Amino acid sequence: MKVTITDIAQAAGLSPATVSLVLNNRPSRISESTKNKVKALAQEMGYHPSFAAVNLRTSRSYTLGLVIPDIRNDYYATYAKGLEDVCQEMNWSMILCTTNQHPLREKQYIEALYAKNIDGVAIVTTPSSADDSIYDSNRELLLSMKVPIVQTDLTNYREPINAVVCDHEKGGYIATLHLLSLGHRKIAFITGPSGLEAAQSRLEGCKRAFHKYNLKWDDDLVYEGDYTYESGLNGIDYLCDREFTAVFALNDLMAYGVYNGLSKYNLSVPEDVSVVGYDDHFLSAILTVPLTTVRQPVYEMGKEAARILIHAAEHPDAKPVITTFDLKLILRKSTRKID
Amino acid sequence: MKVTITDIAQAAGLSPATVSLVLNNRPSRISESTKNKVKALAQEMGYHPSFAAVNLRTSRSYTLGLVIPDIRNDYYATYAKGLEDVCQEMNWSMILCTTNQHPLREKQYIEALYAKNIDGVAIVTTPSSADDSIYDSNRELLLSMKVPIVQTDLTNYREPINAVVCDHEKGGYIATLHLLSLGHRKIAFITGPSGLEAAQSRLEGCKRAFHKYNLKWDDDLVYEGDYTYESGLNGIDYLCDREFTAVFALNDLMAYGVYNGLSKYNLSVPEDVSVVGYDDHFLSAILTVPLTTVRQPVYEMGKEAARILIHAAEHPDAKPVITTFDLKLILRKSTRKID
DNA sequence: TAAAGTTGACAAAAGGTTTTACCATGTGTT
DNA sequence: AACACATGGTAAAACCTTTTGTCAACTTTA
Repeated sequence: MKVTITDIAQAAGLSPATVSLVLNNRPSRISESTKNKVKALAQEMGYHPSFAAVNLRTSRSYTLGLVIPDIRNDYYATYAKGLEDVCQEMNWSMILCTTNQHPLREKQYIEALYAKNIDGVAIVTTPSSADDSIYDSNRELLLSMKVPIVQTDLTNYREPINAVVCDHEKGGYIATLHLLSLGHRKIAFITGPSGLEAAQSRLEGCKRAFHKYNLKWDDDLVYEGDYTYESGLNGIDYLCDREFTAVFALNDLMAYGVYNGLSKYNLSVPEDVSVVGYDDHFLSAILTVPLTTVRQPVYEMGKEAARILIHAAEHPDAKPVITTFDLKLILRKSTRKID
Repeated sequence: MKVTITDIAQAAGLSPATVSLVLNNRPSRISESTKNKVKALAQEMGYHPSFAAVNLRTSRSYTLGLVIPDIRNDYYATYAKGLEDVCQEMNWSMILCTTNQHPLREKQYIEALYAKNIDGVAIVTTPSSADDSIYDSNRELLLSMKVPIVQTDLTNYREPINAVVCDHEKGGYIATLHLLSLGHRKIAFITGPSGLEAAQSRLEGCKRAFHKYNLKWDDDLVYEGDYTYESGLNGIDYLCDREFTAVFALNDLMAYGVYNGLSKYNLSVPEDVSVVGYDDHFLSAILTVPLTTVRQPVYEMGKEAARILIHAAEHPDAKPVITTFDLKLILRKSTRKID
């Protein structure tokens, strides 16, 4: 049915060993003429190596696993796209593992990936406050598998580990600076879960900006959200009887909630309140009031993750690498100078 | 390193054959006592079958391929999620293949999937007007691989083929009916590419609604878009010097374009113009003017696709099945009764 | 008691590749 | 002539399962 290495050997009057050597460009003493003959024959007969056989023999799968909470979230989808584009380029495959935030499901996936001799896994789910222990044991499991892994936005792990991260401290800093420079002084913050490293860094950046302007930080204007649309809405409910001229929502989804929360109180953006988001979700440019936001190079991060993994798979004793990406403030219509 | 079937055999004082038979519950004459012993041992020693070996021996991978144009599009992401959820349930895997609309890339993917002994592929990309021939030859390739495949929203293929489809004719019908029942008579349509079967059906449904009301259909109020945000904008530019009280955009993304296009001409929704979308993108509920739209059960379609494929993989001579899904009109704030 | 049937398990091949150690043959040295 | 050394290539094992035909050892039947 399928044409094998042996078929080619037969057709060429050679041994399978030779064919294999040629087709993999192994250093060996084989004459140019036979090399050419084999290559031509392989082409002509439509040879494709059996993935299973290669995998069995070499314990390599040329496959990456991507473990994320939710593929419908544009952030993860973009990351996935980056990862996959590099995979495709290198002729690798990507298995998608969406955990829906279930640590147990994550565990199942990790075990399945193991059985498949996966060559690397990019894991974006991050242990937050709750259920840390299972997430941690999953990491442990992953590490014990001796498979290269790359984390996202999580650097403070027990041992050195590959990671792609953004300089979120700077992200928080430049966005806050922007608002301050427009004259805002009463700025409200709707943050991410305080258990997340990346959320903390962002907030620290915000504080640094205040510090730079010699302003007192006011914890009363900080509402801890959880990166959902609803928590943006709730944030405004919390803030409604406080005084503020600007809101910095630490992701775009919450900023959308802020938009609608504000309109509930008949406040308009940016006339009454300036709003800044974080992520540059593709919709932010499209909204009737386009959102000023901090752009993360998520696609590039996905690509880099793939590169790191593939490299690590090919160089078993490569040192862990941490690639840091820069952030950019995208100015749109949701912020204005205060009178 | 990894524990194999032979290790278990050794530990139990049995042959690998017996262990395999037990672990796969093959009908065979093996005493209960040995069965139990083997199972216990497997558990205890942490045995996981080698995917590669099973794959090589049985030519089965327990893996599905998903071929889509773009994972960042919520429609495909939702479909992917449905497919993957079922896979996970059955302990299968899913390889993501994002073509970015490149037929050649699609071809590469199909070949790669073939080499992996893929057990089924869900293919959502649909040959539209341009480049049909390559897409067609890709389908041909897929069919020649004798791998179960399931299409989406494409039924008129040369030979019977699995498919999950929506009754788009009805979708167009009910949405148009809604506008008509609100008193609208000058209704503009921004359609999808006329080469797509699903886009055609939708339009036909619209026409049927007009027919039911004994109204004359006006081709001048139809703008052919391509399902992008921009084409929604362009649609309004085209329509601006025509008379209309409602717009039916045949997907939500274009409806967003319509929103912004209208605001450019100082027309507001729904006061001046009613707008209906199609898809029920998750954002449609969140917009400042929530969008009335036709909801497709995309997640369910993804799940069904997986079920069809897994079933077909397990029953080699199953007949092609076509599952049709119902559509629902979701009433929100973007449409109003005409005075 | 010999033949027939059952029961419980196994030997061995097959699936397609990679890799190492080895083998002929031919060429160049002394 | 005897040897060393390139040159070009191959044999065979290994990777881990699945599956079929076979085989002892018992038990039952005639």
